[in-house]
Amino acid sequence: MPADPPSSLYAEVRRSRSAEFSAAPASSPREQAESRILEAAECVFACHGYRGSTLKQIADVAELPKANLLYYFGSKEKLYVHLLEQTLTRWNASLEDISPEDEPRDVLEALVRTKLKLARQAPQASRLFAAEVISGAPFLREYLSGALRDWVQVRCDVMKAWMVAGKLREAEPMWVIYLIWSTTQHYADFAAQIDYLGGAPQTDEDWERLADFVSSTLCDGLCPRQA
Amino acid sequence: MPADPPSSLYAEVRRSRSAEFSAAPASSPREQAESRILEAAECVFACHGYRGSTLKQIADVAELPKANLLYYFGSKEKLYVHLLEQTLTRWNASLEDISPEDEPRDVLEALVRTKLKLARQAPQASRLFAAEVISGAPFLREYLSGALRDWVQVRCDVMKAWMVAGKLREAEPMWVIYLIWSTTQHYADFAAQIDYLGGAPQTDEDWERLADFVSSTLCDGLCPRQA
DNA sequence: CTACAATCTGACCAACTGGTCAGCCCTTGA
DNA sequence: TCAAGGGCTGACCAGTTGGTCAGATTGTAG
Repeated sequence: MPADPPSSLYAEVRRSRSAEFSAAPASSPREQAESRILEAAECVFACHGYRGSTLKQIADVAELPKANLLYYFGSKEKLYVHLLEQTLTRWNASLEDISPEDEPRDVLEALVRTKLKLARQAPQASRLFAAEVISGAPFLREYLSGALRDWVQVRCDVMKAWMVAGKLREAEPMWVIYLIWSTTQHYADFAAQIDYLGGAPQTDEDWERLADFVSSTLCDGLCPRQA
Repeated sequence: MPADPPSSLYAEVRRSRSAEFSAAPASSPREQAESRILEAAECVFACHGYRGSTLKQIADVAELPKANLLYYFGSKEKLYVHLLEQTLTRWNASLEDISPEDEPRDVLEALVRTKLKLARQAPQASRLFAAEVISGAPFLREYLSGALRDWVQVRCDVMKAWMVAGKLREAEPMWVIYLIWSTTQHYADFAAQIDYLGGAPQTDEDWERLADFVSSTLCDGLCPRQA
């Protein structure tokens, strides 16, 4: 009975047009069309996953004929993969380095704030990623067991050093990472639920307070009191 | 290029057949067929969401002709809604009560353990729910803004009392709930990612240690030290 | 203006979608 | 033994799917 998801979800396309990420001037018709298509596709894929999305629907959101998408991207799969790669590239760009000399609290807090900023700025990308993982990550196998695994390994090693030094609660380091990822991504992936239940951060101030809450709660939970 | 998600995902149907939840004797042909269909449908819907799933695929997993599903459930939508309602009913059954007199640490820990048990026993149900929410919760509007909202309100009131009594960190109570939900559901919803990256709990002992870690970390972070 | 390539798209296609239905099975109770 | 009704399904249908393609339109360099 419910029609499509609230069309307001798709409205995010329009809201975000020429905002946030799309800092490119995009002059040539190719660039214009491509970014227009990518925005629409991110919207639809994030909402319905790869298999649940149709080119027709993406075309409608982009306000372009379906054949145009295929002219620029060749196939549904290529469009989807392009979008995934674009997302991973952007995420990578916002990741800080880490070293055993750093203070755990500082690093954890920075990580939480970065992830929350992404959840706010690019919720579609987060949902796209989530939908892909829920469906078994058929297009992300390589990335997950390659680049991301390496990134994670470095963090785990540092965290193990912290644990030895008594600066971090003893535990499987991956679980610490999952604690941070899950608590922050939640605000992008489950935005619909949060909208219905309440507690959705709206203003800059809200997001600031949320970041304070999450980071200090996790830090206090993870870093032994310095008493 | 990647085919369907790892068929091992669908294999969960077989693994879980006559396990966990399906405690029913299920004698009549109707009951047998229905539970068989529901198991297969949960599997497929959890993986691809409502729109990404097809009756043909569900029928194949259930090893029944497609027309049979329609004979028992009438339509794709009715089957999906039936599944959602079944999930919510089961979740409701495992929720404990709460009162301002309880110790926050005990209640939080119990909540974490319950949610983690669900994430382990019924990961498909969790993913089904997650996919539905990601897509904008078109079939869950009523539940989210009705029954679940009430459930949540009660917890929020108790938590506010705890905060006044200095037993719980001052914050938007909803954020506390989201902290618990997100950290626990993560192990069901993002199981594919966890399988590739490592840190997946396997044995009973692993799950016990994970529950200890999550609950004590959150408790230490949320409940002011009693010094 | 011309020529050549890039851009664009309506019309089309085979495969698949959810759903219907006539009619076949098989049990069960009298 | 037999009728009746639930259980079951192959064949079919209209609408949609991702994708192709011939050709129209546009931009642009000479």
